[in-house]
Amino acid sequence: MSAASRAGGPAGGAEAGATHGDGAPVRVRFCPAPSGWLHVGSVRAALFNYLHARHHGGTFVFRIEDTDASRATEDSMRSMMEALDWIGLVWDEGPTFEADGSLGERGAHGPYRQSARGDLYEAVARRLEAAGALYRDYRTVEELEAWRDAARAGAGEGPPVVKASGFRHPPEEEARLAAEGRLPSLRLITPESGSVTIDDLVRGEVTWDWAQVSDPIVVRSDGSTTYPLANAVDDVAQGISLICRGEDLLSVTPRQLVIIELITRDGLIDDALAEVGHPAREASWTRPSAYAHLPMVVGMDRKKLSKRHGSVSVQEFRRQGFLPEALRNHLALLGWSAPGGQERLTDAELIAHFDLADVGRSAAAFDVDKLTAFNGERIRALDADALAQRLLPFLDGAEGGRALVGRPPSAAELATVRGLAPLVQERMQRLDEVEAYAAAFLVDDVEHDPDAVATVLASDEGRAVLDEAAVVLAEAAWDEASLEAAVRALAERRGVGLGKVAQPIRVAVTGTRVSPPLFGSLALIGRERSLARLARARELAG
RNA sequence: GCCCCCGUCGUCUAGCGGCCCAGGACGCCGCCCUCUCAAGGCGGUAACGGCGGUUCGAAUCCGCUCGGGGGUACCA
Repeated sequence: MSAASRAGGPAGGAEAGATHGDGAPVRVRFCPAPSGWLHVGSVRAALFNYLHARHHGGTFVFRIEDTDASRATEDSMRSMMEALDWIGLVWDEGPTFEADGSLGERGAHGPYRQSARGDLYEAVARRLEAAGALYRDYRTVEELEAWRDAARAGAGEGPPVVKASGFRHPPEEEARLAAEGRLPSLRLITPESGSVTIDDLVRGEVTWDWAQVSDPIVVRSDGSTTYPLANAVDDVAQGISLICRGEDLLSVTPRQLVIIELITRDGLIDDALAEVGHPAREASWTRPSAYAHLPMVVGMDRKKLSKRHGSVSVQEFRRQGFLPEALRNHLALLGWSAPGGQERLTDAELIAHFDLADVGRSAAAFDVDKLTAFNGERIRALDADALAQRLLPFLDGAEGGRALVGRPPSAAELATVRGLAPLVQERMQRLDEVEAYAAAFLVDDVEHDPDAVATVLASDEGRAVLDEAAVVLAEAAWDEASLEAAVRALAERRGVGLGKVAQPIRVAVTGTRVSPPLFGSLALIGRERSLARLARARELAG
């Protein structure tokens, strides 16, 4: 089996080597086209594949579908790898980053980039054409567009369905077009009549009439391969047992069923694999035997997810200080719910409970508010050291924003961040919010918010509190409890509530009206800086 | 146009013929707590798209209808 190719993933939880009912090992894949960034809809599909694999002790394959040279970019591929890596969906097989930043691979059934598998597709296509499963279409893109427009325009003329019976060039015409030097694309012949039904894990039975299914182009006129063929070939060549993908790919299923049937018959795929020297299929593999088409992820306005909905790419969420585990948890709940309705789930629970059969059928709106709430809970659940470590990238400029500490941070900076963590923990929803609180603790001189100075400090009351506080604090032992006792005593002496004295001190010491709890803040900021800021604030108060 | 899919609170969902005048979560509102902001606690608001059937009984089954989405590419 593929044990040798299994990279150690996070806690699997399930028994290893589990199989489908037919005895074939569980192998699933996530195969994005590297164009643009990985967005939450795609990563949700990746998550479901990952959870399915881990639940069954199967293998999670990551494949890059870059057959369209005009759209695929290596930058995009790298960013998708980084995104998947960040969110913690460890893939067992697929492309990898080497230590020097170059691209490598792990897994025994590669290559895992379709751009490196062209010879295989070519070998398969050649065999399919020889077997009479494909036909040549010499029409140009423009001619096809014109044909479609005409077919659509003529109301009642029938739908623009391409079928070999009516679309294949007569022999003389084909010879003439070929003689003109035109390059043909290759179309797959689909059945003219009858129907096909799949039993989808999430949608149940879905049926298509073959008469409604067009013959797809599987090889472009430039010789490159399109999705229906490349995807089906790879799924078979890599032993994919279950195809779990977005609903947008539901309609290509009938054509792929035809391809899968053709290439698994008489060892066609095995011959092609051998011819081009790619790894042979394993004896235990069969062919993709199950489908699961996931409902779309839409925006809160129910429209297709796009930039106008705010953040859609995984890296944006990272940059905003969302925890990967929170994103995983939230994404898992988009279309799926755990038995019993449990919503806060650890990874182990996710893996233990996940079942594609429990996935709903309707589109799910991505609700950032709920993600944010989950994220805040996760932040609060972190211990101080862990939180401090997670905070660092948001303080040293790594995730954008102001660099308040060095990279790496000095021992003193680290200690401050460590002390800051418990102070900010329960008032953060996202890690990036730390920047707003952190400056007062990490810089020498704070900038006093003019508005806060005007409203809180620039009054007889404010000035008086500042004067008295300066005296009281200068005499206090510099620890949280002593500071609190001193300030409370001051409030009592002045006959006012704690807030009346705490707020001026807060503004003076942190420069802002909103800060972590005052006494812990004072303790962390330190005696010298606190007193200096108090003096500076007194000057500003007039 | 044609094909396919979907339809429970604003959002994610539970529900799979009686336990539902519909439960949970996020949001929102109120109260409590409180040195600011939060966090936390408590309470509240809010939905079965519509119309017909089937049935003693329907959110659950059927039909129609309306609405939404996906596809209809030499994109994936």
